[in-house]
Amino acid sequence: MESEILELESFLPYRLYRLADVVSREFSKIYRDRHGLTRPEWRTLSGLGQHGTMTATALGEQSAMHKTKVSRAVAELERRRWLTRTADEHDRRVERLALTKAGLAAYREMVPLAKAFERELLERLSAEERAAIASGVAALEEALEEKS
Amino acid sequence: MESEILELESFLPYRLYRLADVVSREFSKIYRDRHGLTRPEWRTLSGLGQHGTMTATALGEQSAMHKTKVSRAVAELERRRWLTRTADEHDRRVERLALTKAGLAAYREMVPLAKAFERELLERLSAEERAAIASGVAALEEALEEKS
DNA sequence: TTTCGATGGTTACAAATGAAACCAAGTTGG
DNA sequence: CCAACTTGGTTTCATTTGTAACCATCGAAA
Repeated sequence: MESEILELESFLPYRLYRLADVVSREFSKIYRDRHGLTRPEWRTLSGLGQHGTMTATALGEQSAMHKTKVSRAVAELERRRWLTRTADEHDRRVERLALTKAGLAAYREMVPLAKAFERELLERLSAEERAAIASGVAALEEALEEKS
Repeated sequence: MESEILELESFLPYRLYRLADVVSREFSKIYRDRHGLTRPEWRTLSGLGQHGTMTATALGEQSAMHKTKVSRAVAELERRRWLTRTADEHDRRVERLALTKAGLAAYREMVPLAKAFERELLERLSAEERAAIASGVAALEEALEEKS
């Protein structure tokens, strides 16, 4: 028979959320303290740094952001002159986004910090634990994609 | 030599966050659709259902919520008459929170749904994958506790 | 062509959040 | 005893977020 109480500390949705929250909060210091970026702004910068030129829609898909978040992040980065918009020739609804020199410089500065952050986090785990989190997360990602 | 670009899709903080976001969003339908609860309200209900009587501070610790979230969630549940506050005899700053019959009924109704949600999520994984996510998450939790 | 639905993106509004100030009640050290 | 500090909890204010409505453009079908 199943117990009628739920142990929150063991409940996977709660544990995942809390874990992500702590990690994300810690990591956010890197882009918040140095440049005062928000998470959507960081993700936008990161997406464009990684891919060169993207549309707002593509950014939203790549980094799992609602389009209003993308819109506002892009507006802010444009205000900072970290990115530019260029009208697409074939479809005038679309704008092609790309980092400016300044945006790229900020991105290049942050990439090593991000990698160091991840490395230091994983270094606290044993090799087996690292393998476990990697395959566990991958499995869950896959399971969730299928469903929806 | 390390690449100077960062692949967001492989970056652990991002993956964790997205995973938690999807899972949490999916799960939230259970308490949102049925009762119009927010996440802090659900966690408060869950904490009290699990522990019987708690203070607001204890709730915040157990469920990783900022005290303002707790305060607001408690106020709302009180408004619904799902919980009551009782003054602590020994320390008049403290209030002892407990679910009413109605609160407990809602809790009891939701527990099986929560468990079913978790079960169905995990059922999509193989036994090895389930073990992997369990030990990976536990290892990360531990690693993060130590540090701070 | 004109119309109609879908798509790219922005804006307006309401709700949720976090930080900091706050109030009250406790504790501690002189 | 009483000032200074801490703790439990609430409130205020600015920021962030999500939903929905919106505008413009596109593609397809009549």
